Amino acid sequence: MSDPMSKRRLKMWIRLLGVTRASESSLREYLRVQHDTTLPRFDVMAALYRRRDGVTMSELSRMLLVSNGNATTVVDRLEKDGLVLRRASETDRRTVFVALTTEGLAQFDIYAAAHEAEVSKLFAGLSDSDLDSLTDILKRMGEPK
Amino acid sequence: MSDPMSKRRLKMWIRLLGVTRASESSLREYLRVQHDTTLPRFDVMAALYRRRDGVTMSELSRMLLVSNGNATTVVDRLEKDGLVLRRASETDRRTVFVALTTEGLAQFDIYAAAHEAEVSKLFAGLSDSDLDSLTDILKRMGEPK
DNA sequence: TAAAATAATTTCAAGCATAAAAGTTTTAAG
DNA sequence: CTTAAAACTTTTATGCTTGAAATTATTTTA
Repeated sequence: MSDPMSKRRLKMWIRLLGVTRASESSLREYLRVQHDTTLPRFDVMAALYRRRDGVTMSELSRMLLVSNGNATTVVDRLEKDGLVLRRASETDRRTVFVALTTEGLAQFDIYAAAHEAEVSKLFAGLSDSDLDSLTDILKRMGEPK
Repeated sequence: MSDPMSKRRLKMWIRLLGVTRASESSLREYLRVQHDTTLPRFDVMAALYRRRDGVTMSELSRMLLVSNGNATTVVDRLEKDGLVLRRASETDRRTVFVALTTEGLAQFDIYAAAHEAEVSKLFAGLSDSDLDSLTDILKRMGEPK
């Protein structure tokens, strides 16, 4: 089971994890220092920004690949800060919709532009063809299973 | 600042994050169900496995890209379970070395083989040339800055 | 050498994250 | 109908993670 191929895949995974964690750290620091917010909060707001009319809690946690309980607590805090709003469904009393408030939307407009610029700076070293191959490979890594 | 290139880099980052998180989730679940351990514990043990003679707490947190405080608590728990051992430095009384115990070493031998196989299965879809390009690109992503 | 700056680690408070269990509500089966 | 199963969200218990403050030790410098 420990053929050369398996060793190569392991090395690649370790490298991938290293690059991702370092980039995440850097973005986390940027959001904290420049915008007084956190990555999880940003992620939730980004998801709600893409779906302006709101999503259910379950959809949200599926979109972000986090547990239901986790989504609950992050949304709790954002709600307390007036950035998102919960709204009960009228057809299914189990379901809760979450959406950005006007304030949350305005706030995220700012975050989004800043975040895009920061990411772009972080990966400035990647050429067009790098992005082509990388995207292609990542697509296939996500597909199977 | 929001040229097409910056948008492409952002999309790539989102995809990269998605793939990495999904893979991490899967490995976390595997370690929990099959080996009754966690990814942070595994990461610490892996670092100590590579440096059998021990590392300082600071080195450890730098290797894993986590905060000092975080390293402390994970090592605390591993020490309580008899898998790692702290040892004071004789030349610098501020410094603490950590290393795997005999039991920890034996334990990790098992984890390591299983983990490699699991990672290999997870990325079975990647060809040799995929690994070439990916490694090359990741190397350059890690270099700058 | 005394004071100040630097370094290594731990502690602390707060937030993030998970899995499992509990509480509602809806749907399906008999 | 009635009960069982499934679906949705929150709560709970525990562990992870961070940044900042505190503690102790070493090194620099004045």
